[in-house]
Amino acid sequence: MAEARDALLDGLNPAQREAVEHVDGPLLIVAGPGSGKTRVITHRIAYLVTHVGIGPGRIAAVTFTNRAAREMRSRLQRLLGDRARHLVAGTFHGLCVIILRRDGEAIGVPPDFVIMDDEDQISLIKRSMEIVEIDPKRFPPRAILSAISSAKSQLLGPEGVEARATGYYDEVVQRIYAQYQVLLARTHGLDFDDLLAKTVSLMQQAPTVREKYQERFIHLMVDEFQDTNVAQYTIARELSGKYRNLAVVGDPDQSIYAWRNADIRNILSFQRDYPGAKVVNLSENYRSTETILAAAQAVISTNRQRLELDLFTHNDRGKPIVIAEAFTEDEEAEMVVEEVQRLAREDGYSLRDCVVTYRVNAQSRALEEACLRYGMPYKLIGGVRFYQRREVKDLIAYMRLLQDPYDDVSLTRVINVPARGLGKRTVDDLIAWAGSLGLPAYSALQLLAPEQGQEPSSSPFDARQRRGLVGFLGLVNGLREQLAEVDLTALIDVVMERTGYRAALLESGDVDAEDRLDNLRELRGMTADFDGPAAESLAPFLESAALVSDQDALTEDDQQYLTLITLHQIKGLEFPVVFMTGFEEGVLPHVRSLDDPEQLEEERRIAYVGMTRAEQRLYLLRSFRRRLAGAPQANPPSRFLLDIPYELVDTPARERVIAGGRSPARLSALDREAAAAVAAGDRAADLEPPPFKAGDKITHASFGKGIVVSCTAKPGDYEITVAFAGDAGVKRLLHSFAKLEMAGQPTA
DNA sequence: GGTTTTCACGTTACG
DNA sequence: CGTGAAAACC
Repeated sequence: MAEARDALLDGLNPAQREAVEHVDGPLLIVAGPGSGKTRVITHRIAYLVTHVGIGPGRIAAVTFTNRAAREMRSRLQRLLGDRARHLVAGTFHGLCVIILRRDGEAIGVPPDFVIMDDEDQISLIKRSMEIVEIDPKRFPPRAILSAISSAKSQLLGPEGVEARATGYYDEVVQRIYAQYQVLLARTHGLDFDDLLAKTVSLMQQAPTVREKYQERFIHLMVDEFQDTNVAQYTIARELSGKYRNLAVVGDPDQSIYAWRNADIRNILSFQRDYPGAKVVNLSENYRSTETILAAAQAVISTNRQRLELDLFTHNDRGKPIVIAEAFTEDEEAEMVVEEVQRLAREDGYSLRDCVVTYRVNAQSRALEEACLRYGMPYKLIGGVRFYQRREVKDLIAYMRLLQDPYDDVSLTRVINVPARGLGKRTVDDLIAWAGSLGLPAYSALQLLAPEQGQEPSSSPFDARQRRGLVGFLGLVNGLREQLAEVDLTALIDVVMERTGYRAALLESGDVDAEDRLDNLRELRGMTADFDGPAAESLAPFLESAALVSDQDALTEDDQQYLTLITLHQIKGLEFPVVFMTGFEEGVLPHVRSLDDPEQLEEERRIAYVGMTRAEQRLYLLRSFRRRLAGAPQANPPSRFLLDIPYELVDTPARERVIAGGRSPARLSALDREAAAAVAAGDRAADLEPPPFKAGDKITHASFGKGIVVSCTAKPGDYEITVAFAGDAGVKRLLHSFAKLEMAGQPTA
């Protein structure tokens, strides 16, 4: 026993140890980046099991993503072996689904509820707006949805919105919200906010259910607490209501999801709700070099709304941070790729050690293209997510319809996919007619079927429409009969054939037809884990499809590739080498945040999250010119660059590259001194003779042989235009970045 | 009803 | 610039 105790606690610093050993009562861990908070959580769980004797089944750990949950489970597996299987580790949503399936009926949630994703939500919002007669031109459905989602995540129903209404807009939102909930209930649908809100209602309205779960969980832990919303915090409080062993771990400086209703005030609420809570600060950073940590601290400490946490590290100073300016986003991407190649060649880094991260997905395009040009393997994380692709959604909608034919959202999605003569008019009429009968569309369709005798006089369809609708009903029923006959994989094939989906896709002449079929093949491949007749495996499959949506996230394999990822998705990860691109006003911070101080602080936190991912090397790049939404724009350097002390940076022409010619009043005296020294250095650099002249023959590591067209001085650097012999053509390169070799004497 | 053309729009994304 | 949805056309 003593030996196990040592193994578990010995590698921990005093603060970490304090957190692990505090096993009685509420606990708030405020943890900086790289402070080993995941380790603290897993070790605390292991400690509870092995030293306190808590049954693994009575501990729950809630994380932000499925990926984090998976990682936690595998760490616990290593610490606890087989006992780890009994631990509950997952996301709030996953936990809620389990609870609602089992006990939701106590408050009227049907056990066969369907989870609605945002596309489903939008279509329901649009229909709600039609019903309550609100013009979608004046009130964009997306904005309405986000208002409704915000209300729900604060546990406000339509009445709550009405009570707090401050104007016409709230009034409109309230009306649509109420109608939207009616439509959801009619289709047995729960959106992602409902999963949380209904679980809260269940806990608060069904005492026996509440007691059951409160008894079950002796310990509850919540990771990434700064990104939870009010509903999630309420669930955590309810679940831990009996034993009050709620431990939350978070870093306010890494809160980057306020726009998605994450509520940083939860941390304050926690201290108010649990006045005696133990508070532990984890402020030693084990991840980054001293230089990187100092630079990140300099950036984040400019925020006003902040709890100061004195971070420190015993790591080496490490290399200076590189800040560089490219001319265009294409050159920026090339600088990254060339530097990655150099790091791999000269410094022993592998591609997997490197990551390129950016504020908006659109920035990945230039990077992808550069990787393709240089033949560098890469992996793009995110973008259009797998389950959001049209063809995948279509097929899922068919499968959902087979599982639950009363699912009107899925039915309207596929009733005319591929086109079978049931246009918008017919579908609208069907929905309206079914609605007037108080029936789901599927029930209404059955009334049209010939064997039901004559149709009801109220049916608004002519013979041709009726034939089409009855034909669709027959298709669905025919497919439903297959459920007992075939397994899930075969079911997908049958659906693709019988609905004519595959044929229509192939005939469409769509340039993406092959890609789309590939995606469908991939979906088909994912059914392999589900055995047995489709009738039994369909529901679990759809469940995982709705809940596990990080299929194309980072996977554990040994393949070598460069990772491209957004700053939001990189949260929680770490890499030896980090490239951050687009350090420009308008990109980072993003234009949409420029006029709001609170949003600007979130942008700064986004930058902070990115910088603190780096272990050894950090590159911050910006581009002088960038195409944004089609139009080329010249953006000044990001204000965040100004916060980084010059002495941490190794970059030619710091003043121009970092400050963009501005003389920031807020540079400290120290910075000004450093700036002066740098400026002197730059002047000296400018005096250096040009490295090349027009006509020089050179070779480039990737582009091969070329001839120098021109070599012009840039402050602190030279820009060399080269005409390459190969496919590369004419390129503009920076002397400090592109390693050009003289290949021979200039031609006469 | 289906197809083509025009138009508007554009952040980040957890399930 | 690229995409997806609405409008116009067949």
